[in-house]
Amino acid sequence: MDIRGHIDLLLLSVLHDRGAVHGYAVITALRDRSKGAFDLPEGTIYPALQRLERAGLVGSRWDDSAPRRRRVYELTEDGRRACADKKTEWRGFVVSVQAVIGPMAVGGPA
Amino acid sequence: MDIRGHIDLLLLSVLHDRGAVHGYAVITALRDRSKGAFDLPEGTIYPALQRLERAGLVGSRWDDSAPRRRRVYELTEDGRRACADKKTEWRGFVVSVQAVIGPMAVGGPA
DNA sequence: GTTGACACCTAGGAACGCTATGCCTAGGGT
DNA sequence: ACCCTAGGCATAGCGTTCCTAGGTGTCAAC
Repeated sequence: MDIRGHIDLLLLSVLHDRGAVHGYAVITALRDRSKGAFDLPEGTIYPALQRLERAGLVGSRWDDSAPRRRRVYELTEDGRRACADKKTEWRGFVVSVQAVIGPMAVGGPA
Repeated sequence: MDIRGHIDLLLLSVLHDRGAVHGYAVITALRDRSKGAFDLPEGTIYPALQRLERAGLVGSRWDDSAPRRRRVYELTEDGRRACADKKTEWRGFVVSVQAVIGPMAVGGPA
């Protein structure tokens, strides 16, 4: 499935709910929550997390308590705000698309 | 607003409902239906329509009845099928995103 | 001893959306 | 006469984004 432009929303949402998580756990969380629909490759997730970090929406640190060193990410204050904003934006987006393509996507065609 | 990856759905939907339309009319239809949310520039619409034509989902011809020559686009049989498919896909996409970000986008937070 | 899950990272390509620009007509304002 | 706005088509080229494809390494199971 095609997630263009909505990765940030998904990532921020996972980090919002899960607190501090490492990249691989984000991948599995996304896969599990979406029932397999969002099975995103590492080459998508890691650069995306780095982008969010550069944007100041998440912070990261190394977690050495695990058997293998892992980098854990966590929302910043800005990130929490951005997460809420993007959810609002998402709702508006859905409403607008619905308005264009017709109402059948809400109640179903039958 | 950000429509990445969903232009095709919007365009096909408009063409599906409107029949034969020219590019500029697609722009205004999109703007009107979405209440201004999707105010897409010509540099987005025309290449997108050409893409759809290359993909065999729409056909085009010149309409010389208007004071100024206009190119009108219309769904092909494949296009009609693709439109239905993309609507189904869209519904699944919304469900999946909702599953990841939480249910608050349906009933509202309050 | 090799397979598979866990875990991180990057280079590079392809596609996409948009900005900017060009060209043209018609009508209204000044 | 002049300009502006709305209508109408089209392309070049940029920046971003996502993903493919590779590389590194641990650990447990078979």
